[in-house]
Amino acid sequence: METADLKKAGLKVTLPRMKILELLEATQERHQSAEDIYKALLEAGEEIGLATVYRVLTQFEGAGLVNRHHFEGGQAVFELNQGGHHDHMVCLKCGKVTEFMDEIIEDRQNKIAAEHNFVITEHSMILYGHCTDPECQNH
Amino acid sequence: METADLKKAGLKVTLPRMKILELLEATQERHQSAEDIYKALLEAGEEIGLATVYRVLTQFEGAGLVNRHHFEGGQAVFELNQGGHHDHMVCLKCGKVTEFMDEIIEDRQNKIAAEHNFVITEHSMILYGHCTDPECQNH
DNA sequence: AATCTATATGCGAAAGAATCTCATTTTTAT
DNA sequence: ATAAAAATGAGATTCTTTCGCATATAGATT
Repeated sequence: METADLKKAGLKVTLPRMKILELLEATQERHQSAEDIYKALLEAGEEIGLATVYRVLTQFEGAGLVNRHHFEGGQAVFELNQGGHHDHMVCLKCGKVTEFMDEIIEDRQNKIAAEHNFVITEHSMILYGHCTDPECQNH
Repeated sequence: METADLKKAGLKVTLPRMKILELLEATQERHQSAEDIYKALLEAGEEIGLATVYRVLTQFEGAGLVNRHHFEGGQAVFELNQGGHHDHMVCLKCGKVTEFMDEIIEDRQNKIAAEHNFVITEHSMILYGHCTDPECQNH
């Protein structure tokens, strides 16, 4: 099942690629940095180099299997691409990431771009703040 | 005039700070990286260290004099804060940055945050693509 | 199944952005 | 004019990501 995804993407089926894809599918942390993934694999006994993790994730991104986001705070995070586009809300306290999608906003974005004769290839919209957790609310 | 801004912000009036503020006010490139600013000052004969440029910009950001944005591609860019909030459209070809602001989007953002009991402290919305310039349009 | 070629991997080195350290200089208050 | 506090410059340092190259592996070919 995974191996089919890789072949479809024109990527050789290698151990590192399979392990990384499996991890992304299995984990409940949808948004992980390359280093998170590297460490998780290490703990699982898979000795895959950090450079390989970066390379594979970049290839996956190119193949449309994952999306990369640059939230505040250094590392980029990666998430499995499971179809629908969405935007993000990031809690600056606990780091929790919530996904959402709003047709009205998407429409307006396209309208605004059109008004400026601008062709959108991608967009990034991130709301930063404090999430619903009590610990995070009292500023 | 500038020195007043600095004092108001609780910052000592120093040569580097004045020169950087002047540059930000004078330039037509509203969005510049720390290094851009450093080089522009060098060319103008001002020998201000890169570390100082970073430090000053960070202080200006804290004082609300400038805003920092992380567009794609490495360096953060800084722009003079002249009041109104706005979002950005970035041409991936020529680098041109267009500012815009849409009440409907802002409203929806607040509504969505409220629905999730999320308190927004800031947000970043960037549209990437190709601008109106002919050279940039034929992808 | 054995072999071959292209591609992928791992490791350390390197690059790029931003911050830190610390000795020296400059501001501002006195 | 002087002293105390804060800012600067230069280089070292950190952190994330990429690169280079020798070795290993996948998938095609026999």
